[in-house]
Amino acid sequence: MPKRVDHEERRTQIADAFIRVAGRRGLHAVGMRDVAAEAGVSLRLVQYYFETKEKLLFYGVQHLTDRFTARVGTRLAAAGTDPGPRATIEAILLASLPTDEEGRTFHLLYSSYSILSVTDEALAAQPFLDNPDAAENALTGLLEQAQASGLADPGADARTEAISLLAMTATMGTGILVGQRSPESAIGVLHHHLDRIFVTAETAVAEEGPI
Amino acid sequence: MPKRVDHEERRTQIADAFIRVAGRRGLHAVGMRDVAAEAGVSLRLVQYYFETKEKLLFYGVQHLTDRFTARVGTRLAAAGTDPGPRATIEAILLASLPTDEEGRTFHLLYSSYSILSVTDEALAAQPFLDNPDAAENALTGLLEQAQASGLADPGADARTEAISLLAMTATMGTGILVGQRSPESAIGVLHHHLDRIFVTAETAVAEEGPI
DNA sequence: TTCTTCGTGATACGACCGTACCATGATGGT
DNA sequence: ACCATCATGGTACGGTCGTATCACGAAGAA
Repeated sequence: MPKRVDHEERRTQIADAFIRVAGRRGLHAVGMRDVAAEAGVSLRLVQYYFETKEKLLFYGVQHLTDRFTARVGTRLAAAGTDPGPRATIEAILLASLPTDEEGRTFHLLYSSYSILSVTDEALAAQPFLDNPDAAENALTGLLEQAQASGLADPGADARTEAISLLAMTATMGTGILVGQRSPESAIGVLHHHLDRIFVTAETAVAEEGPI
Repeated sequence: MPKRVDHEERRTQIADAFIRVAGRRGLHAVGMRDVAAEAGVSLRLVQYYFETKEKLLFYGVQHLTDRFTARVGTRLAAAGTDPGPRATIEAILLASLPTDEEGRTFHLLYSSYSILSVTDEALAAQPFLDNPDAAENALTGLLEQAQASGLADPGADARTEAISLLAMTATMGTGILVGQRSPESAIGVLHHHLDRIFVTAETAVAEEGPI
């Protein structure tokens, strides 16, 4: 047998190139030849590892979520060992905000895929919509945990607040992308709501008092 | 001179066809020939009234916001003469939610244009981003007015809450589009926050008490 | 009536894109 | 040493898309 190359590694390399060019010129504008040039390989190679453009598109969204998951993991690790629920939630939300080049690419492409899936049923059937639900469940769990620890307002609806935080983060992220909103403004709004949900110790005691 | 046709009316007719096909197949998939077929005219006609596809695209987003403004106006009129600030805000937010076919098209296309403007600087230079700021200012004013009337929590930050409500509406609208969230769930979240901001009369009096 | 100009149609052109086809090293098992 | 097979490159084909070109009917102005 001949050279035996690690196919999965090559696919990753090409998918990375795909994400780079898509992040630069937009998902709609990316072509097979662009990906090949960006990856430094021939057009034939891209065809060889992804027979069709549709398969490259599908592999791309999977690779994108993998890399985003890794990004969140890194941020969480940087938050120190066993950070509180609030620090954990903040890390997740801030990692989703396009405040750096990587975050910008993530947000742009994830939004593009979402919008595209509305009119492309083959893409909609692809299981990449698991992520929003996963994030929603994770935040809900963290909020409930905070409530049990007396860190968060016990009267709050954990799931509703989780949905709200994620929804605000997403739209404000787009606002940052189009230059309508500054990252500081977005972070300020998020902090405002976190301050509202995560009561300070004294406030918690006071609220648990007379009622 | 020959037949003298109302150009603006023809442009509106073609732009409507453009919006219909774009809402059905996605903004990225719409071609000049599709628009012509949908409008029941020849390809040449579309070229005649919009020399280039880019101009059709730009005219389309303007026409879209015009129609959306009219939609909001209709909803407000249906809310009765001089509704309270809360009813007004609710009408604006619910009009933005894709709960019917028209709303679905509006949300899909407006999101598509926004994402497209990130990587298309010619589109980004087009003044269609005025709308988000206008809505934000309108909601901020309504909230301040409600605070002055004692209808809303005087301790709330009107602009922050306006930004939050609009941001949540937008993301949850996309959630509805992709089938991830139900309209009822989205409306429920919005009501939750409106209930939080718009305190009842008794609560308002209580809060203005001891402090 | 005639003529100029607007409105409309049919069709052609050039570019690009995804895909298919053909060719050829390279390599490791037998 | 040989050859089956994997990896890779070059190139061609069919289709579509935006745009340009040519042509003609219609109608008001002279």
